[in-house]
Amino acid sequence: MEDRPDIVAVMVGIAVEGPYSYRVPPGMAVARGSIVAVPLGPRLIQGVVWGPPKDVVAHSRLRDIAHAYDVPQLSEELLKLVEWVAKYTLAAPGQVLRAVLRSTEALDAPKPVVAYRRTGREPEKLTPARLRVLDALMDDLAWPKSALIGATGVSPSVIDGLERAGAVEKLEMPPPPVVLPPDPDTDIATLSEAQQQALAQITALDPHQFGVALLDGVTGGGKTEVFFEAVADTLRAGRQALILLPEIALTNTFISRFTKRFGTKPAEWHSDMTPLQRARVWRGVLDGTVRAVVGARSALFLPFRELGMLVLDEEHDGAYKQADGITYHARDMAVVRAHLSNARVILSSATPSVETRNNANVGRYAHVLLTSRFAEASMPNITAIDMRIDGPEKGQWIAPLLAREVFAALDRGEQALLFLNRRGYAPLTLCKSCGHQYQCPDCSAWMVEHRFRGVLMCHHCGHEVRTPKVCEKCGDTESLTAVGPGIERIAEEAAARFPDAKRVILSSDMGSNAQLRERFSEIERGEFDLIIGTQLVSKGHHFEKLSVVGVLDADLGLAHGDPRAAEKTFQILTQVAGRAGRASKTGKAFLQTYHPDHAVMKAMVSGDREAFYAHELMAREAGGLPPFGRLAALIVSANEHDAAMNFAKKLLSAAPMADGVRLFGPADAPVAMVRGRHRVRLLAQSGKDFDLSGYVRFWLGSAEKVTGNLRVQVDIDPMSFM
DNA sequence: TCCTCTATAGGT
DNA sequence: CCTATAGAGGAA
Repeated sequence: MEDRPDIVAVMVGIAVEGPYSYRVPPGMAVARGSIVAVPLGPRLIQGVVWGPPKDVVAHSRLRDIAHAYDVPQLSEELLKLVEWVAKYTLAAPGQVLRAVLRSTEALDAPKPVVAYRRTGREPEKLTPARLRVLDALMDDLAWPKSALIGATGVSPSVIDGLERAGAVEKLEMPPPPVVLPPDPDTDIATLSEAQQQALAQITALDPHQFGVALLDGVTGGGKTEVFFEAVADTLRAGRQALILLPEIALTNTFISRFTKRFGTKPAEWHSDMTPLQRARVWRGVLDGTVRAVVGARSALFLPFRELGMLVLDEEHDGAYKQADGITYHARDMAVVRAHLSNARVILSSATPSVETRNNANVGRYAHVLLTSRFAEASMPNITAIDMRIDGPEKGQWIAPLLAREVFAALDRGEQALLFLNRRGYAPLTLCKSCGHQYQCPDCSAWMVEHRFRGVLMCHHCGHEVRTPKVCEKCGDTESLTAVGPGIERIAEEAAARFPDAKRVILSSDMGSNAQLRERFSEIERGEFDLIIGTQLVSKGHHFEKLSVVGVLDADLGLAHGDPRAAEKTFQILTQVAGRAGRASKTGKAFLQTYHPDHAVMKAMVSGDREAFYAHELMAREAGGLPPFGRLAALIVSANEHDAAMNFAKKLLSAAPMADGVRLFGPADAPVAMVRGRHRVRLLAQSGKDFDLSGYVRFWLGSAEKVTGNLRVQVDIDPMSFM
């Protein structure tokens, strides 16, 4: 290959096949990892210098790099991560790079802060307001304008006037760092013996080598203190740390615990940040001023330079799987990133995913069990209520036994929680006269009644109609019935049964994230005594006074037959039940179920989680399912069902032969229609050591090209096995 | 014939 | 991803 230092390959942040070649204009110095702006077609676009040009085809149209940003280069490790994720998930590398270049503003020079300083010259006219400003400036320091206004209470024009009079001068100062560096030695936790042992096992992992620890212990058992100390260890070693949480668990409580431990707020990274906050954190991570980040899964792609520790709290959580755009599982990609940067990983959970448990079982991950005296006490007493025998009367959803227990808890001045993983008032609206069921016109899903807002709503696409009074099919009045309970309906029943309780409903559609965080704080302060909530309440909150938990529909997804449903049900039930009882008190949890003999229910009631994992691992191994095999799902979608199905069939017949690969389908996807698009699913299954991504890439490359409104989406390691 | 809408290829 | 453009269909 010809040596042309003036031509480089640039990966642009869009979904193109590979890097493009650009000329480096004279006087510009770039290297692999440099962030640049390049002309692409009619516009400028951000990209990253990837290295020497791949193709030596001498393009006559070769264009110049427009601009090299004055920021540190992306690390080699991060570029490798982009390539790895692209290859594994079958996304275009440029598309993955987009996840890295998330903040376009971060690349521009940070806006300086305008500050004012005394010049020493006295203004001719001295008003009281002017005097206050000059008094404040007597320390001869430069005050940022906003601080000066805040301290003196004058209007901005007073300061402008003083400047014109020559009494103060305007300075531009570099903005302060977005957060102060966390101090690993601020408030070192006093760990219990069990916690110390757990920490010792984690710190026994070579800090300069890749290593994964599963931190396995009950909710409230003190896992957070342990991984905070591990983070402190990393910070002391001069490396950066990332703590990932499921978005919904990113609460004020967690932030303030971090703040207390490290003496300063962590840099945050999640969806409801302003572009400016985003930019400052991104830039700080890249230039190394930000040492620790607490964030949601997308923080995985932040441009850390010296990442030494990744923590995934609640590692089993489904929120770590990203489904739109590039499909990746943050847990798996975190392990990959740690591998590339010789960092340590802590996967923390009370209910580890079956995959992670297996990795611990076979010794690939260190299995750090955190047990404590408290842990014993904090495991609630779990009772299954057989709804076939001991269920409530028709039209009610709270079984008599559970109702009695809630009463008793309220009497004792404790809190009770009613959990139902279903938003809205009722999942189905049915006409008693003609049997008509209200369905979303664009999705294969029932319209869920939200009585509070007076609408029927599709939970897949958000389609809404006013709640009808007359059946749209037969025109009958007074014939429409709400079938089944949603959380609003439970709240209604609770209001009738426990009228004196201070009740609160928690559901993700009941306000902004900020409002929900506030609700949680109120509950923690004990301002409510009956909490009625969806999945939201199962995540990472400590309610000291909570002693009774009722799970109104413990069967969750068990009925649908997806092998993964058992794991998910087990995890949610454990998390919810674990809300009951803390520290000194043993709580009680009640599971309303129609399948009291199911392995999941039995494991819950007996408290034998090992039995559950053993049972589940055996079933997975027998079926060749993850973690003993690999899966890839191909979702073919189109405006017409036939078009999707026919193409899927063609795809299937074009599938290359490969030893050990089994293909299933095509079949309608679990949700057969979403937003008016019909979805058909093919599933490929292979052994553990087979490159299934490579196989699917080859398959799609050799198959007929998709045209029209057809779309093929690849999901490697799908969460659903069906 | 010209215009508007939509689907699609191509970007170095 | 975004945009220019080719091609289809519609009105004059």
